Amino acid sequence: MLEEALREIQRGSAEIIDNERIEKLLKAYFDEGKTYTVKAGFDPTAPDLHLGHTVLLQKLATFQKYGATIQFLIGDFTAQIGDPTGKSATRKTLSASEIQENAKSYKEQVFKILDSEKTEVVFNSEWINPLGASGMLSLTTTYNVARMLERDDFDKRYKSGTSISISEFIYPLLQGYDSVHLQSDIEIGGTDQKFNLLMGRHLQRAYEIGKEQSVLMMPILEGLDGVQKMSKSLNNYIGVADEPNDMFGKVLSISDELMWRYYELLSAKSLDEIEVLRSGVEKGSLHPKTVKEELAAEIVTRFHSLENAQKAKEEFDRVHSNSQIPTDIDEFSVDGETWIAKALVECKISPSTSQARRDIKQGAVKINQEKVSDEQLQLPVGEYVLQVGKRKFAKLKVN
RNA sequence: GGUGAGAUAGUCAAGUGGCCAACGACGGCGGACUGUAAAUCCGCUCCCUACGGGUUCAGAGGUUCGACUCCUCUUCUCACCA
Repeated sequence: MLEEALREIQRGSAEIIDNERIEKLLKAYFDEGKTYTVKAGFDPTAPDLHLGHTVLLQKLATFQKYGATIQFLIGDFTAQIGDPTGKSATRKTLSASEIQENAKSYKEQVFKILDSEKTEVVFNSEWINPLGASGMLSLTTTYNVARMLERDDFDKRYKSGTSISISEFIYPLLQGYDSVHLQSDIEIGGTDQKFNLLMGRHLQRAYEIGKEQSVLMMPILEGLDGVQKMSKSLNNYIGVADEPNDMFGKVLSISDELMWRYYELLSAKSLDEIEVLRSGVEKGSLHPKTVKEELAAEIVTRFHSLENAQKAKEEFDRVHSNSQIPTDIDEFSVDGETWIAKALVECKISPSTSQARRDIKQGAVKINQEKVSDEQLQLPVGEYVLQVGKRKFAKLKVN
């Protein structure tokens, strides 16, 4: 049981510092039912979560399964500085009500994965504000510039002569201080957070709280392209709020290779179960697509429901395997006979008439499942199902 | 503060008076093949009912029959020096 728990906790992790301590904590839990705390920090800005974020959340959920109380920290104070990892120098400060608003929306999304009973949501302004100038000053005496410059990001910027604001030096200190205040046993974060995570250990030692947190780092999840990290700006993400059909389709569009990565980092299946699937595919007794569908269904179920997942699968088969029209498509209407290219733009499935013409020329446009070849085509009064490529559909009513 | 280099379409990056709506790469889209996978191959990739027209190469002026290319100023970025 302990073995199993350890294996699940280590699963997918990029690096663990002080693994022995984690083992001890778990042992104490299994033997005596003693609980412990796991901290993870989040930014209070726009909590628009995608699967990349959920990698961390799921690790937290695993910890909860094995006796942990999660300290879900919303960095409302530290957000004023901005983590140096991002180049963004200054951030706009959020008002108290905005932060509350975001926190609320965090909870809605996060508790689909985490057990709210075993989660404390905390804000770091709560203990950092009372620190005051003198508290802050004593915090800064625990570290020195040379060591601060060891941080990869600072090092590069220092050497290349790019500016580093003093306030950026404060950021890791404050994040570390959070661990002091919260008396965290373990902190988890992305690999890019290593320096900050270690700072927690350092400060816990400096403040003599009688423990040093273990650190578990998770890798950055690749996006749909399988190369770059999943992010909104690269538009290669699966959002936790995505529609079931979208979500299902997006998962199915990843490569077979990437699928195993997603299984490891996102699935709730045990490593043994996954191994069965993998060897099945290797031997040829399982079709990769079936395995991928299973993953897609699991993910849709998690963020929506089992029913939605089944529907999404049916819909997917309907549209793609049997090339039928989706059940649910946007409807538009126009007045009077309309030129096909204009109609496509009107239905928002083409960005411009120029693009629409090209698409027609390339045979990508269909009306009621019939390929259109005449780019001058006029649509008389009636109802049509327009299609561009394989994925874009719209219903149009010409009045 | 001084000196030098640069700013080109989603990104990178050619173009140094007309052949430029602008090479190429990546990305994206479409087609073929498929499992809406990957790989591969082919086509497209500023806008406009279009063998034509319009608006683009940081911004504003200027030179010229003609400028992304030359000149002036402005803004921003980078490198080196202090």
